[in-house]
Amino acid sequence: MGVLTSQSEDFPKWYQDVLNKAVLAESGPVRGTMVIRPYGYSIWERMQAEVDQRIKACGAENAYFPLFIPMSYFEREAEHVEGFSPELAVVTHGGGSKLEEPIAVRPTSETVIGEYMGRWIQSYRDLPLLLNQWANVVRWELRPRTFLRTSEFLWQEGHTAHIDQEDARRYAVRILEDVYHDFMVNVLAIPVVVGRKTAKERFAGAINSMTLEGMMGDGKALQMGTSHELGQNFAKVFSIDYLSDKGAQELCWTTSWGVSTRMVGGLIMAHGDNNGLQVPPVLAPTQVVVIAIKDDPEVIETAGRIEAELREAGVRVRVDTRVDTSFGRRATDWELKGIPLRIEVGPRDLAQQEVTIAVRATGVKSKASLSGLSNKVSETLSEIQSKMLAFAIERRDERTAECSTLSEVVEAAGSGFARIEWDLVGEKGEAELARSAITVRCLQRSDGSLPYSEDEPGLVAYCARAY
RNA sequence: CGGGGUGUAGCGCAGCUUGGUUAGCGCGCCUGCUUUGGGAGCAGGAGGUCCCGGGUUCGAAUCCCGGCACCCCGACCA
Repeated sequence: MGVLTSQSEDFPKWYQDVLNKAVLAESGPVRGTMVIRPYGYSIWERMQAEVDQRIKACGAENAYFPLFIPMSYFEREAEHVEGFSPELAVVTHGGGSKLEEPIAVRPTSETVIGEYMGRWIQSYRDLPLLLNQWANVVRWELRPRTFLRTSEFLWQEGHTAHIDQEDARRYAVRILEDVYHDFMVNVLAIPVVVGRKTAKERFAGAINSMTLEGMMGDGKALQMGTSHELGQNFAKVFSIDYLSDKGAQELCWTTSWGVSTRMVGGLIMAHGDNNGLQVPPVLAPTQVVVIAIKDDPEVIETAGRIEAELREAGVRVRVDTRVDTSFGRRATDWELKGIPLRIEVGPRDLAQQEVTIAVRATGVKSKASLSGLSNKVSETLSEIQSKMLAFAIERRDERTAECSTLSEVVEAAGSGFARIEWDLVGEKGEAELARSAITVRCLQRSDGSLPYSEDEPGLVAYCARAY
């Protein structure tokens, strides 16, 4: 009997078990909300730090806009309001009386940020305007699932305004590639499929939505991030315009892009196994845990010394000296939490001037000499990172089928992704696949690059069941 | 919103059909002792508006009426 429900028995139940046993999060008191517990939040904080750093490297600056948005803002952009009004939370009362105009709790901030961009941009010299905010948003989801689809979630949303379509497009792609794709592959070790959304799947109010799709342990897809070209749709209704160097009044071209706490759910489902979560070393809030096996002064003292030495070497490490708890319990707990590397220190090890090293990803234990331990640890951590990515790539490729008919797609989507020529699907095929709960996750050119339009000939559609 | 289900200790559940002493069980929690190299054992202990409101009855977790909440399956979504 395992600690968790096994993945093959019931994947959703396994996911719930991991959330509980690894002490990541639980449901909040209001339907669809979640409480993120300290360990879960520390993983999110690491994601934030890595993403934030990349966003800043692309030149965007952080700012903060209000949670409350006048309802009237939403009504300005027809497609946007149509897309979002069903899931808006609306405040009708404040300070004990009914409000003149209802206030929406932001589901996303294109409107309010558009309003202020319009005020701030006057000249072509003010462009591009590159903003980002870290915030919570609320969407009244009909079927919530912890981290994957919650009524309130945390995210970053970038909003930019550009001088022309080309500059806007280039920036939206740059965020997609240099921030999201780089982060997901090199930090999360999740080999996402990057492509363009079909018209049906496009963000409400965008002219182009691009996406990064991760494959989960059960072969289903998870949209892990998006970057949108908004064209001039929001510029028109929020008067985001500027005076060009030729003295003409011109409309800006805007973009928006985001990743959310959903990535925590993606991390769990992409790397987790029947022993629990697995956090890639580059991301892990705790990369190494040093377990003092026995209540012995020399053991405790050595564990502390190893901790200090590793911390000095830049390793995120913590020591476990809870010697009144059995070893098995502690080992299992750290495995559930997915700590990549465990160092066990006991009297038997010390007699040999060595320690035991256990790798979470493989379950393999080996001995390592006390001297030169920090080098050994750093090397092992980077090996684990590579192995996790290699394993995820292998699974993605194994479970991606080349198809030439819709019925083959339906078959293949039962266990993974299906690739098929987009010309063989089209809007009609997309609707037909939807009846089998399969969606076109994204479109790519045959060489894997991003299409300018879904009408380009020779595109490949990635189809899958999705969360 | 349509269909199904569940509300009893922190969590998971039994008890309800056929009303009746002090409402049980497992896990977790607390104390003590023995343990500790893969979820320890024994002993003792704490913890309950039985979802809410009304009704029937000498007596309701249990029967009746009304309400609420949550979960699962579909349409929506980062």
